[in-house]
Amino acid sequence: MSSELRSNFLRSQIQADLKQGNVNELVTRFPPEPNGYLHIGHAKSITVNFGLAEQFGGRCHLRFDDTNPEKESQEYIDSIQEDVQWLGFRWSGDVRYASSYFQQFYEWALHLIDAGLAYVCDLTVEEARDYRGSLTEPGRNSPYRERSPVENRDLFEQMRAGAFEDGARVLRAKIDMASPNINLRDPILYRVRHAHHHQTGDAWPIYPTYDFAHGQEDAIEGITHSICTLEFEDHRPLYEWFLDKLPVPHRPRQIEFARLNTSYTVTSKRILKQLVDSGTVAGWDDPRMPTIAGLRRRGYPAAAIRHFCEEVGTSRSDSVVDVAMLESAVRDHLNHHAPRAMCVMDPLKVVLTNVEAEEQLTLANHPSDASQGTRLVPFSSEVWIDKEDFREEANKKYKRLVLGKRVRLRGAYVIEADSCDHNERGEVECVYARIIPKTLGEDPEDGVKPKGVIHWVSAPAGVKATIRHYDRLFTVPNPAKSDDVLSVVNAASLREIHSAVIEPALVNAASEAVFQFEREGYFVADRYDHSAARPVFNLTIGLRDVWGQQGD
RNA sequence: UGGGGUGUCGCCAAGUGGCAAGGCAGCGGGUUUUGAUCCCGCCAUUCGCAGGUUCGAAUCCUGCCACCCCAGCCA
Repeated sequence: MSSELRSNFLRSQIQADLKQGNVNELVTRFPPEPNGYLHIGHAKSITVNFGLAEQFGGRCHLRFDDTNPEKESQEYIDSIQEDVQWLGFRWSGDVRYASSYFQQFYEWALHLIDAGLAYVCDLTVEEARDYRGSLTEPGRNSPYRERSPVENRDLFEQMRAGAFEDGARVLRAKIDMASPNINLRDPILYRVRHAHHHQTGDAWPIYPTYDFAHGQEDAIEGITHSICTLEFEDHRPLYEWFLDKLPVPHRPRQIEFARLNTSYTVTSKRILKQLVDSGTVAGWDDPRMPTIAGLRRRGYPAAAIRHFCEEVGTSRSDSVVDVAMLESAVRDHLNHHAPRAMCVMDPLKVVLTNVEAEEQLTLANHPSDASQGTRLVPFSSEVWIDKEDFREEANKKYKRLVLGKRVRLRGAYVIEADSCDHNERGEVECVYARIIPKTLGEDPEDGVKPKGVIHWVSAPAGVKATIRHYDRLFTVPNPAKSDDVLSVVNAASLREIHSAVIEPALVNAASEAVFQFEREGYFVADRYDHSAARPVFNLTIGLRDVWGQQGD
């Protein structure tokens, strides 16, 4: 394990287990149920499980916990595998399925029955709820609790054979209806469900519950540390009860950690679905969505997401991480890796009255990383600059182009504005300026330095592009707490402009390539919509902007 | 108020009896052909509260308080 990694209770525990010889090799697993798309919270779990295995030279399995077929589908299985791989992790061996172990689970259920530790119960859902008691009152024994092992075996075999209707009977563990831990009040092991399963087809009319499956899955796979979230803590005694009572080949151990919560973000499947169904967002991979697919389409690099998950740490205390921390990780990564380019969002023409021939300038792709190379940027007598970068007059704090003043065109010449035209509404329509000779890579010879630097694009060579500006999806830090989530959706979370102009080299941007548009932010060539014929870039994240916060 | 957890800076989070790491955010200043980056500095005499043990306590003990999870044939 590299020493720069922050210590946490998981690493300490694993280190101790390895040192004391409790385990020889760390084996973890990421066990999603394929019933939806993965989101940022899953990214944390993935980073924890795969990351730990990597750091300790162990292995991590990808296992689909597919014990409830009605909610699951192949579509989700595919997307989950794609997301895990995109995040940069590789699972050990083949993808695993809980459903591969159904026969073993069935035999183990018979084992419990024969040992008098499980029984078939005919109580209805409502009756069972009543018999379960409450948080403060003990439950009562089911009238079917004392059926003989022989009768239970017969009934359970009939359940398996498909003799009963959905919900007619269940198999329950015989533990303790008075346990203060409700999970131990004769939990259900199997339910009758005549449902088609995406992996096992129609082979099974009964399906095991999470509790009866998970620990045994871990045991079969030789998982040493079964890491899950805090809400399963109360299930641990049950997890261990099964391992105690069954002839399992291995003894895994469950350890819980606090799930990741991020401010201004919602990860509830119900709400995410609501956003999609209401048309609030364009789909599960809308760049505003906290899904892995959404973050990806937004241009958030996998490495930045992983780094963020590592940075926030892993503990057992409930917390809400400021989403600014995720954004910071994204900016940090992109600052180092994204090539620079220029894009004018709101074009204003500048005529350079003393420029005649067009020339090709060679600009560095990155200000401090020469290995990223250079590119050709055409410079002409007419260039576009952003409307925000010109004022007829301004105070000293304004570091852009002003009539009678100078500014540097990024990577090109210093220019001085002489005059401008207005349209019928009085708006500036065109600026006339001159380049100061010999200022390519040099300060003006007369010693009058420009106030600032602005980005630009050659008017004849620039290409129109669609730019999608994204902002936070919600206006409040904890949207899930709102009665009506849709009412706290940020109406301005997407602003699409079609009149932006990009430098020509950008037309050939590869799908999903992220650039820093200088002085604007990081933008990604849309995974699906971008093409040379119709360039489309999504705002990944803006640059930090002290000026923008202060105003002028 | 049954059981299980958690409380260290605005937000995360190390720390496991010997002078309270780090990151994010924020605030100053410097560099800069991105108002970015980068660099420098500031930012918890105090660890939910109250007692106690100890030469010494965020760390040990006792008692409180607050918040989270559990009563699916979901996971």
